[in-house]
Amino acid sequence: MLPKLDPLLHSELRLAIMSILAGVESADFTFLKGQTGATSGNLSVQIDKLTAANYITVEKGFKGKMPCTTCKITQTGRDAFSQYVSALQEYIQTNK
Amino acid sequence: MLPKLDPLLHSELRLAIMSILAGVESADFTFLKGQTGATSGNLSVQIDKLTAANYITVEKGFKGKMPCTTCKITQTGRDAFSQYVSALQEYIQTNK
DNA sequence: ATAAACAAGTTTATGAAATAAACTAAAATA
DNA sequence: TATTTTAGTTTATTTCATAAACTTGTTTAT
Repeated sequence: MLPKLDPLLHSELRLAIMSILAGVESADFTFLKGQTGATSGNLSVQIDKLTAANYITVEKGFKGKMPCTTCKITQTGRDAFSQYVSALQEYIQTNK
Repeated sequence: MLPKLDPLLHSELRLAIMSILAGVESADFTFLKGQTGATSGNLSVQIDKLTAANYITVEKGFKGKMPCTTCKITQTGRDAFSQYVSALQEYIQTNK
């Protein structure tokens, strides 16, 4: 039977966030917003969910005087992501 | 920027259905139910949506005396599926 | 100095969608 | 012939993604 897909990752925006974070040391809110094209509200909510699951960590600081939220993927997140990718492969590799 | 994912395919059950149908000539309701582990209700609803989008076709007949609903992927569905797979690749191939 | 516009978010509300529960109709079985 | 099972459909519920509205502070223009 086909494997279950991690519902936390099976969301377009959360997957995009994770996909980006998997490839960089860290990324701040504004960068993620630009890359994903998401609205601030949506991005904020999804970052919270990924944080709650410990898939990413968030550090709040300032860049100059402006608030700056920096996100980083965790090992847990990295593992979940790679698991998700493996599971997906089974769906999309159509053995036709 | 990351490509948009076809919302019709970005659903675990619908993706599973399409994944299965992509690999076989046709499959009936019961078979799909067994393979996916979905409830009848959920399966029925998702089949309707894929049918409405012309991603699959449904033929209702009988196997012996029992009703039998047979599903088959369409060319449109095949194209959408392969597009979706390509889009996904961009998300999951972490260029780290 | 103050008002207006902008930046970086958060919180709350809304609409859509996935899932579950309840139901139907017919067939098989006890 | 009554009960259970099969093969679904329809309706209801809950969850979730997204959008809209709001907050806090900063820069810019007057």
